[in-house]
Amino acid sequence: MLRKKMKLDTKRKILDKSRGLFAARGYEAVSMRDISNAVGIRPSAIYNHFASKQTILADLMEGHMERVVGEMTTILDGVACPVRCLTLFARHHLLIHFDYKEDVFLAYYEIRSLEEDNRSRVVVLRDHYEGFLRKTLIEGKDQGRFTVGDPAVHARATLAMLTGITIWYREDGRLARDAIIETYERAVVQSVGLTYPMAAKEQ
Amino acid sequence: MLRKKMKLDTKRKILDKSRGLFAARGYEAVSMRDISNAVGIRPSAIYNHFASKQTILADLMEGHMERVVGEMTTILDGVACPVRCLTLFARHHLLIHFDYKEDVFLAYYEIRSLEEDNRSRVVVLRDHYEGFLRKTLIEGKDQGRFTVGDPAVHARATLAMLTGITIWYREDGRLARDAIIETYERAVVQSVGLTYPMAAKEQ
DNA sequence: GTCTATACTGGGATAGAC
DNA sequence: GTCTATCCCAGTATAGAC
Repeated sequence: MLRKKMKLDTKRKILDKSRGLFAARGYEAVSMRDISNAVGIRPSAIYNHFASKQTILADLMEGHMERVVGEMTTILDGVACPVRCLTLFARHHLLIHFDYKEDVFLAYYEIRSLEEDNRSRVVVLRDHYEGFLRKTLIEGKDQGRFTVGDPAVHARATLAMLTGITIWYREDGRLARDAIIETYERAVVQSVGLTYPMAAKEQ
Repeated sequence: MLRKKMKLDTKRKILDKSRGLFAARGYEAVSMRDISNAVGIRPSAIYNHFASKQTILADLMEGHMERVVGEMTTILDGVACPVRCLTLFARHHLLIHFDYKEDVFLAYYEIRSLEEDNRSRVVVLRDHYEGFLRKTLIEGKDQGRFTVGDPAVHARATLAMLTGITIWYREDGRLARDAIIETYERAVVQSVGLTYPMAAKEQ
């Protein structure tokens, strides 16, 4: 009776191992044989759970983007102040990264490995996510609180900066998470012309 | 006699076409057949010029990194002021991007496709390049002119922000180059706690 | 220096037994 | 749901003619 949920467990394992392999070597460099070896099954058994290798990647990326859009929606819900929005976005983007490092990496760097249909769905989600930041920057600029050039470009620049952490971060690195978060949060807040930490009334 | 330099021309064409294909689809997704088709020769003819597909990528990446390290060395030569150094670095990183968009993309995103020996050489060059920025940030912080958290982390964050432009920039886009450069330069300068544009004495 | 032809390996995916 | 066996195609790279 311990094997009742074996199907779900295997599907989960395929996703977990694929995520790690795709993030480490890149989607194209990973074979179905690599995945099946990591899971401990034969290659053909993967097809009981996924129609293709492409489907595995699409599932990973869509699942991640839906999750982060959902989380960010909750976090920014009802927050009107652009300064507060910007700080919350930066902080939670980093926290999400620490929890889902490999997913963040894949969603950002493996877009080009998706076929057209899958890509367009992920791009919509990604634009929604980027939109949180873009709208905040436009608002802050309109209110005269942020000093930025083009808000859409600044949004992309900020997101690239924050997401770049996936390239170098290691659990056993020199710095504690808090020190890393503080450095990035400060960079983001200062980049729009504010001082950090902000005065109490702005928080 | 017009065919005297055919060997060099073909090698150049292989590099040019490979660069475009690698940047567009990713190294692993590009086959020797793709490259040879683009050049207009048979796959086997590539091996008259390169020992392997890996060698083509390594040549592209090393050549690019040596060039940008050289250019940045010249540009920053004799500049003592950290504020000036930071501005020059940001501006010229972007200018280099506009000139060598695909190379910048490859050098940043295809490191993992290099085998160990090639990778270590490119990593040394990349660290040298990142070092310009890192040293500037350390100096500026020590002099009390920059307000940053960890300078090494801030350097990586800045480089990720600037390099991220390769993901979205299109020649026929909405914004002129100058507007893009101004937005990024402002973001970089403000991120260390300065105002932009800086007072004349600091330039 | 490029060609044709091909060796060899490994890719994704499927059929059918259990 | 997983297995064995296999199909078919594409991958890198080499041999040898011209």
